[in-house]
Amino acid sequence: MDVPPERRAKLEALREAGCDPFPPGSGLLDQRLPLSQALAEHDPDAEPRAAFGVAGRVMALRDHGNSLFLDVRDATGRLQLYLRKKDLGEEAFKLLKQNLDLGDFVAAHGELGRTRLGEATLFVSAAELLSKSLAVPPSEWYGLSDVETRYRQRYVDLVANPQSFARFAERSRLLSALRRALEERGFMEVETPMLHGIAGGAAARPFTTHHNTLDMDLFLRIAPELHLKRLLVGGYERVFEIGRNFRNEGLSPRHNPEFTMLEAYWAYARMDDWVDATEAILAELVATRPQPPEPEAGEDAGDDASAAAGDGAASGDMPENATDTPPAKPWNPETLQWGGHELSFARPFARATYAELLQEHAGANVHDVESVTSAARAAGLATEGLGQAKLIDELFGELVEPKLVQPTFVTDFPISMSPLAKARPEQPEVAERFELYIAGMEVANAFSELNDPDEQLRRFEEQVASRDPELPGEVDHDYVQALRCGMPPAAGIGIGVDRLTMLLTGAETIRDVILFPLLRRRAPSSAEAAQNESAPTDAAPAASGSGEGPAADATSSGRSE
RNA sequence: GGGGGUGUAGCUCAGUCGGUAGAGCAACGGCCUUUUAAGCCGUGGGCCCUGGGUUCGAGUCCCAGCGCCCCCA
Repeated sequence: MDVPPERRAKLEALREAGCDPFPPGSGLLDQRLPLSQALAEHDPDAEPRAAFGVAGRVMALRDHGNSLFLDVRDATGRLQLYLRKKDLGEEAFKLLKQNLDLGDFVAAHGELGRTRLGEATLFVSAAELLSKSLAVPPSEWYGLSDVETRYRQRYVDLVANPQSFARFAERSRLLSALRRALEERGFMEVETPMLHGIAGGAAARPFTTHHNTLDMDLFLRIAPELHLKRLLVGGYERVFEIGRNFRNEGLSPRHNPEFTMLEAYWAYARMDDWVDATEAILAELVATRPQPPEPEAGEDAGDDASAAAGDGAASGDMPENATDTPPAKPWNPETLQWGGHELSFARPFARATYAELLQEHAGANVHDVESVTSAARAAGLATEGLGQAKLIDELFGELVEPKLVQPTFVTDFPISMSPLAKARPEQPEVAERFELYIAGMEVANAFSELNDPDEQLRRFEEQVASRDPELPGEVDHDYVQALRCGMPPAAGIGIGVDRLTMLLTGAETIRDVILFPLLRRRAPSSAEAAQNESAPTDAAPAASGSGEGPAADATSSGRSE
């Protein structure tokens, strides 16, 4: 992690030559065009040549003595620059040639044309260093595939892996498309607290924290649900929130302790309205996702193999060509390739009831304790100490979820595992609820909201009484009070934004769609540890001191006793 | 928490039976005014994750620890 001496030396050389390695700007930026715009607006074959400025990071550098080819990249594109000594002048050319490195930012001004080999190229008349890079970037050809480095130093990943860069841009597009879809439907975006006195709205272990001035223990929210429904009580009819939730539970390729959820509440609607809206919104997202570039000529057979390989090695098998990572299947606005599956988002999505699926895939009857228990045993699940609802849930997760590859609305959840949902009027043991599964993942969860305060209180109390002792159990009486004020019938939905992003970007782990996923703090290297320790303690100087070895040993061991 | 895998140059990776640590790219030096997956020639570069152990000798074998990945709880 040290600064390479060569780069440090160039930095000094630049300063000595009176060139600021980190200037606040450059006159060359005045006529700067983003690279994609420059290439879209100007024809390299036009006469006279178009003149403009560019700026970006040096990605490749080919030195030809009295001339220099640079590949420069900005957020929008990439362009080759051609610098000649006679165009720039001896001094300026030499300064750049001798001190420019991969990773530096430069500004340039010139004319767009073509080289003999036909590549669009800016023939540069003036160039300046904009910012010096003091770290060696990963090899562009091999890219950066070490996942740990990709997560810990995401900035390097973004520079080295275009598919990673594109993926987070797609996440942003998705977020804004979701906002737009809801706003078009008359929903208003709101913000509710993340610091909760009672962690409600879901069953999950919360993170705890503390407010000093109020001397109050607090939880990071596990769900915004109860606050959003308070807003329905207040009279807003369509509200949504997109934000972070925190659950102090395990990590997995599908779980990060902080994750982003969209929740929306819709007065005078029922669960089925969300079925329609969800289908429409997802189909739209899939249809409008960026189309992958044309596949290279000659690429045809082995779609499945290349899909699997491409996804599995999204971490960097072919970094150079990463922009065309998506497999070579013809682009279809209704389907998505993910994890070797072809997912169809043609409406309507499949529907099935919870009980049907449990019967079909687990051979268990929801209403029959015996059959559930024996199915669980047959599946090798630990059945002891689990309540009936928990057991069914386990069984469903183990045997049914992985089978739900195509988008499927699972409806009619047992009311016992839906404490905030309204029961079906004609079928009180079943909730008016669905979960949408795609590729074996729960992506959305929606139901007609329970708005009977007495029934809600009863369920809360029941829940608290039978609760996992590790979960904080407390009834949110204020929420019950809110319901007493009257909440219109309504339906709400939660959509896992991270998982949706995974599907739309081909990512098979949630860490690839979260810019900075949670990782364990890296242990300091032994050298750093020694340094850290030598400062405060008095024994360490003796050990690391310049004194005689044996004497120092004797001293330190004597003191420590 | 348990099991499995993994950790070697800035990056991507080799490393045989335990016997002086390797390649490509990047870097550095030289040459070249249209090159293009690294132009040509040359040079330097290592706490083999950490700490113990076995051994005449450990990147390699054993034990423990740490990080990361996967599976399970």
